Amino acid sequence: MAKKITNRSEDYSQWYLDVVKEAKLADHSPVRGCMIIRPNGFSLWENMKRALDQMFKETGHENAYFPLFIPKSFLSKEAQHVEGFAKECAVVTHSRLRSIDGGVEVDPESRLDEELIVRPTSETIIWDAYRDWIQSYRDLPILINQWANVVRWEMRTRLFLRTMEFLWQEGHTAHATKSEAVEEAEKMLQVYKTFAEEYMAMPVKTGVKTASERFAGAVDTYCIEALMQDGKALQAGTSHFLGQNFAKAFDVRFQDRDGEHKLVWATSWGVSTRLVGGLIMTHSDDNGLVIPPKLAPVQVVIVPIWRSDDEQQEVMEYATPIVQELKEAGVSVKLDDRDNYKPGWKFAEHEVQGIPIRIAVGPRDVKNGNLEIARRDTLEKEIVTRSGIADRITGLLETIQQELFQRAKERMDNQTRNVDSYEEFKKEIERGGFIYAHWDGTDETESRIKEETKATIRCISDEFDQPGTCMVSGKPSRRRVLFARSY
RNA sequence: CGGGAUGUAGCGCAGUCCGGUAGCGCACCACGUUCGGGACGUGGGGGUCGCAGGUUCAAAUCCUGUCAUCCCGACCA
Repeated sequence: MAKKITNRSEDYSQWYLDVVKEAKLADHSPVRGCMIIRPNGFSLWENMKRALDQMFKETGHENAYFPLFIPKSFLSKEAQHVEGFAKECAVVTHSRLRSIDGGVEVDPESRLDEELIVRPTSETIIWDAYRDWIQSYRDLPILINQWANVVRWEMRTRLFLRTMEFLWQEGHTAHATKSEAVEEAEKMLQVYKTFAEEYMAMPVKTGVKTASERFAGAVDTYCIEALMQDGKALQAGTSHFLGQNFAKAFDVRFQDRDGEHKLVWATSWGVSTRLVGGLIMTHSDDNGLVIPPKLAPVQVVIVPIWRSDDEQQEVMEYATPIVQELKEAGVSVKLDDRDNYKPGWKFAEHEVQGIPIRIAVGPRDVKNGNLEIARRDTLEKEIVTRSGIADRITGLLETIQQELFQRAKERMDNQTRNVDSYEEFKKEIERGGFIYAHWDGTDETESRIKEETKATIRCISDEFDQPGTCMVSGKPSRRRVLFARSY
């Protein structure tokens, strides 16, 4: 088989790019830093959306949609928020073009009175609306999610992981009490963790961000952090407790039971197409993409094999009912009956596209009442009997889902360790992975570690609660925190 | 935004140093043989060489600018 994908160990960046390209997930667009999501990539994202959306509905949320454009004045109402996003905004300044010999130019006459910002996130425009929606405690809580695209003018981009425009969901909730808002932020973090682990088969660490890594405008940022195969961490989702910051900035108050007018408490939370990048980097191998069954747009592909027309007819008659049988069992199945490709070519294509299970059916199988089943994750092949195929496949899909998670979990656990001295830390961080170490809680120590080792505190973990001494300053530390180099 | 590399057919590349009117592999089209791990033969179609200037009788090739991509930094809820 012609090798089309770079070895992971040789050049991880190139490997990642090869996997994305060969699986036809996405391409670079003509616009710097943006991407074209191809049907294969988009259906993967749609499956993620569907599962997440269901989970949001089950936790009482509704979908809505707010404008793409945010007036500049809105963005600047919350001081920390605007400071965090000011350096990465796409700004609309004019409304039309005019003809100029053979081409067009921006019409200077059309300059806008107030510039519009293409949303980098929607807190401001949503809280401006919430002001009018909320008067009484009876109007609360508001539990809204929106599926949208946002733009952040990044300096350096990477397909799926960091693009200038990306697709995401952003939840924005409003609550009467602090404890209710905190509970919401924590609840949504758990939703993300469940989704990452049960659907993406991607194990994650959870915790809160340090002040320096916090979302601009948040009081607390909760996050899920995953570990990629090259030992770097990926921030896979965040959930923010926003306190009353946005309520203050947009003057959103409600009259409580006690008659008092009070500021509303807020949360926001989001995951993006970055998750697709995380999924790719968690499971894929040197033969290309590997998709966990629960999210695979096509879970099973059937490849019929024939030589003559007679064989074709015979094989197709044998294979076609299997499609129906699997569909009835709730399996997403495709019969690859294209006659312009040879079986070997199809095998390679399905492999590089990450389809979890392949069933091959040839004259030999028809004669013996068999099927050949091949697993994408392990590349193992097995001859099985035709009867009872639906049960076998549904069972195998479940097994693959579990094993993908187990393997990823073991990998993460093997790359997670405690370190007590800064010398050891410097050495260990070179090997990648997660490191739990003691930190004195100061910005100075945190930024010194970042400068000297390129490692950041991914989160203040809830896995540890034992005090100790900071590995850098020797000052007291309340608990170990999670360090890693990250994307 | 700094350092490095690259940009030539849908994809991957050679040609650039030393200027002379564009080539290879894959893919695509036709026909035939093939078909259980990316088939083969024969014939065929497709490119103003990223873009814009300049030098020259002549530019993919030299010069200037510009745009984009990749890698390393800086930056990054």
